[in-house]
Amino acid sequence: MNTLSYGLLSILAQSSFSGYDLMLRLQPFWPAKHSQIYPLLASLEKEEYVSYEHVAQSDKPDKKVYSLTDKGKQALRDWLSEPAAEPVTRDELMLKAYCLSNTDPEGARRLFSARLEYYRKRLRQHEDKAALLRERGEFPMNGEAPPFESIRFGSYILVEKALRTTRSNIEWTEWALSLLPLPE
Amino acid sequence: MNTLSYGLLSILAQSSFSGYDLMLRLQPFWPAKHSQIYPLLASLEKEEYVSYEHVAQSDKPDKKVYSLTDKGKQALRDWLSEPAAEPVTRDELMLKAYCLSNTDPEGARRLFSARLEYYRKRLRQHEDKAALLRERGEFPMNGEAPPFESIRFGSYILVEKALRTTRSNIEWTEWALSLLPLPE
DNA sequence: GCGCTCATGTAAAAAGTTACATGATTTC
DNA sequence: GAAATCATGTAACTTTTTACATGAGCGC
Repeated sequence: MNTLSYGLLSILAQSSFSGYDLMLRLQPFWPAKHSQIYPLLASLEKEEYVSYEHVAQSDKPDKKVYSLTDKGKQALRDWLSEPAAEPVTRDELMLKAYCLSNTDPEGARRLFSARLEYYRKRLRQHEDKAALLRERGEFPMNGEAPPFESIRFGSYILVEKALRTTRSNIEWTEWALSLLPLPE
Repeated sequence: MNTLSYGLLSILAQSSFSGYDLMLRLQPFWPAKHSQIYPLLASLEKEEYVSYEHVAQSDKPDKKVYSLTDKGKQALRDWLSEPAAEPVTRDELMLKAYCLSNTDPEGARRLFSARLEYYRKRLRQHEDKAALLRERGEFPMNGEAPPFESIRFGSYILVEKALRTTRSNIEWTEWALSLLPLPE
């Protein structure tokens, strides 16, 4: 049982999903490719943390829909009671920033402008998701938080984190760009 | 040549360092263990991206001090002209937050309090480092940025990033804690 | 004496990415 | 007709972590 396994169980705690759906939903928190997820799901099923049922579809390929077993739920609760590992971030742009004097202002501007666009795109995605969740009635309309006991509480604070982090990153990137020599 | 290799070259662009120093300096941007760095340095030396000289020490063990070769400098410039890959963050607490309704308020408070302490410690470290760099005269005293051409420009914007990110994370964690049911 | 820092390395295991493989439906 | 999405899987490879290995000096 590694962190990715618990990640899968965490998503399944909300609802049942196919391996494909699990992969998409896990991306924002613990990026993983389908080639890592499918074999893991098979082993989690073998160890009885999850079970699945075959669901035939007419318009799309058939799928396996996975659910948490009692053993899986218990494993999730045990894992939640342990302290969380420290976060790890790897960002190539930070390495490039470190030795930025080895490029020219144009090269630097290209790097930071591309990153700014990336962050802005991410912000739009997060805002769209927040709007969708509000429209769907999953978040209260009055701007208040769902109660702690609700299964929506987690999503609520995570959307807020994504928005804050992305806005902070945008502000920093704009600030860094403003320090670069003006293009002529 | 993978990203970690370029990370090593990026640090060496500032000054020459031992493998041990390189490991420590790389931690904030691209965490890696010494067991990954030493063999990589050997292969970078073999491919003539870096060279080293043996430095005998009386109080501490002898060390190999690595420097960038001309080939290494050119590789660094070529790499800088390419766009940076997207950042990757993996944070176990975000997974735990997602299924937080599967624990009690006490468990949730433990998780977020521990994270808040971690972020506060990190903030102190970053503030200390900023103060040190100012005292050493590496950053201008008046609060302005070093010029873009200076080798300090990169450190300057990276320290600012670390401070902004950590403060934003602290604020979010405090906000999340404030939403948890009061302990009695 | 015990643990920490400095210092370098190798070996094995685990985690993650890329490529190979297939195939229907839908959208441009 | 080409590309994207949904859907699942395996194989090969790269990257990262953990464990094994050694050893001197320093502070408590």
